[in-house]
Amino acid sequence: MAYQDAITALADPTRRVIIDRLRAGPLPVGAIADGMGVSRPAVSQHLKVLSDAGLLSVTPTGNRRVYAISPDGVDELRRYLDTLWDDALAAFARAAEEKAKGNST
Amino acid sequence: MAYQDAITALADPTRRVIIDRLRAGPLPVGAIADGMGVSRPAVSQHLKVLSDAGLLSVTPTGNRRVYAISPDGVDELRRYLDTLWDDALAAFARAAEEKAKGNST
DNA sequence: ACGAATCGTAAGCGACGACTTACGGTAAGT
DNA sequence: ACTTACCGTAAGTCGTCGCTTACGATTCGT
Repeated sequence: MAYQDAITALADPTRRVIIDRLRAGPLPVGAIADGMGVSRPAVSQHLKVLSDAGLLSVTPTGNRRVYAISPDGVDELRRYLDTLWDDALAAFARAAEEKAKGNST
Repeated sequence: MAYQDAITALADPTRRVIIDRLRAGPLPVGAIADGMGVSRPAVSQHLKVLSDAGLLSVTPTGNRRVYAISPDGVDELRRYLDTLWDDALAAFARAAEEKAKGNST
């Protein structure tokens, strides 16, 4: 649910492939698993992890379950990195300034 | 080096703690490891992973090695998430429009 | 020059996670 | 009603990763 789970979910290469396949639009499980190196149950497990992390949304339609990328989950992770980037830049500038001020003594 | 390594590096909770400690500014290994739940060698190993991922920079000064967050590495990961977010939004809008257009037939 | 401090690396161990096969459950087709 | 298709879950195996202890290398202090 939090950004930690999103990072953990995206850490796995197979799950990143799944995300890439969903970039163009929503897909059912079979279509996602088709042509991928792993079995369909494995894909199902990955989809569960991604869903629990808030990165995917599910829409059961008749026989199949259609998965889609959830912009909210991605945005949450995006905001975390934004604050990290801000802090990193600020610390970087501060360190540079400190060095320029002459920290010799 | 690539954004994949950055994600993998940030997936570990201990490494995220290290990153948080470096948000305020650069620190030597001892200061980072101090008060953390794990041993100093463990921290060293994590620092290596983070450095290899391009998230940290090292500056050996005399006796110690000072680590700092590298804005470039964070930015690389940030860009990846930005494109993912754009695609997710576009796919989301397209799916909504398709549903509004009446996909009955 | 000698002792202390700071840090990286090697080896070994335990735990978590990704994958497979097997199974059950629900919806669509005839 | 029966068969087929689609999908999630359970159990088990195997590799990988994070941690610890032990050690070696480099630098500072006196």
